[in-house]
Amino acid sequence: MKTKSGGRENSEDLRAIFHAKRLKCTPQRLAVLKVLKESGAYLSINMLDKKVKEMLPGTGLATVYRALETLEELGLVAKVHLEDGCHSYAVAPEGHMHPIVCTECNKVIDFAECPLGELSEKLTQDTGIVIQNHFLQLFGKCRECQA
Amino acid sequence: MKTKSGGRENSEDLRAIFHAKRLKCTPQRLAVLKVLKESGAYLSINMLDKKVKEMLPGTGLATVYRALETLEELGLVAKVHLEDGCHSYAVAPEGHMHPIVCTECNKVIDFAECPLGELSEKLTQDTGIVIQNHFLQLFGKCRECQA
DNA sequence: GTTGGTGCAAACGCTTTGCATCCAT
DNA sequence: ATGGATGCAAAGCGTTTGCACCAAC
Repeated sequence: MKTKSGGRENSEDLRAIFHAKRLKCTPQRLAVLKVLKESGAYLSINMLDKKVKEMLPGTGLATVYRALETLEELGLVAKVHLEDGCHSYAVAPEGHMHPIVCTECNKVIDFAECPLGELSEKLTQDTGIVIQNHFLQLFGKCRECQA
Repeated sequence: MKTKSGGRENSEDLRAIFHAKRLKCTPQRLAVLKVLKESGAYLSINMLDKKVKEMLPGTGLATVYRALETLEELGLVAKVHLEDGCHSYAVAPEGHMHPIVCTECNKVIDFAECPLGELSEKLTQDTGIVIQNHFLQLFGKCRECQA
């Protein structure tokens, strides 16, 4: 049984993660992360900005951008390209996995296990190309939205 | 043996493809497509604009944008999100496949066959989520760039 | 001749940056 | 106390749009 994403780090751990890279553990950064954890969905920057301002009024949009950049560096959140070209963010999954985004409610339903290790090896053998990286997202409709 | 991408439509076919949707077959649109075919790589809009202007001086940047939009609608080119967030385009593959982009030379080395049909079915059975769509790109190093 | 396409420039929206101030350490 | 982080506003940049003219049909 896997742990459900969303509660992986407690606040002590978080402080340590920041401090390990000489980064400060600020309310703004924590607020951005909290909004993402509580939502469980991919959120656009604007939506994030809106929710962060509710939680911590006075937070500037630029700070949200900077916080996301920092959190991504730390591996705490993952950036995604939605189909309309809009950038969004969600809390990062634990291992190497890929999100399934519901096209109706925009929630991250689950993280599919990565089917690509196998494919990568096969490709390297067949073609000599060394696969370094990949980008995979699944879009679908969750059970609730199928009703 | 599959045909190599790059010579799939001759000019007659192309005219027909445009006309089928009441679109005009203009030199600008053809130039954009030709640049992509001759390059065989993912090209950023700026690079495309530069090369199209070489081939057809006087072409405006807005026209390049509009041509790409049209060509994508027709399924002739594919849009891609590169890792830096920059949009690029390449000629579209024939079936449902996924590009491998060389991280050194930015060329499209090959199109991997899609490994996801199987996964999608499994996911639908296991979780009830209906997978509608996915987005996959592979990044690697081609043989030449490994030297 | 009609209709859609083009070129240009202005407008637009998302993102980044400069700088003074603030606050986590 | 000190250096990184913030807030604000301005700048930057990729992309889209309005409009008069042009070219494919």
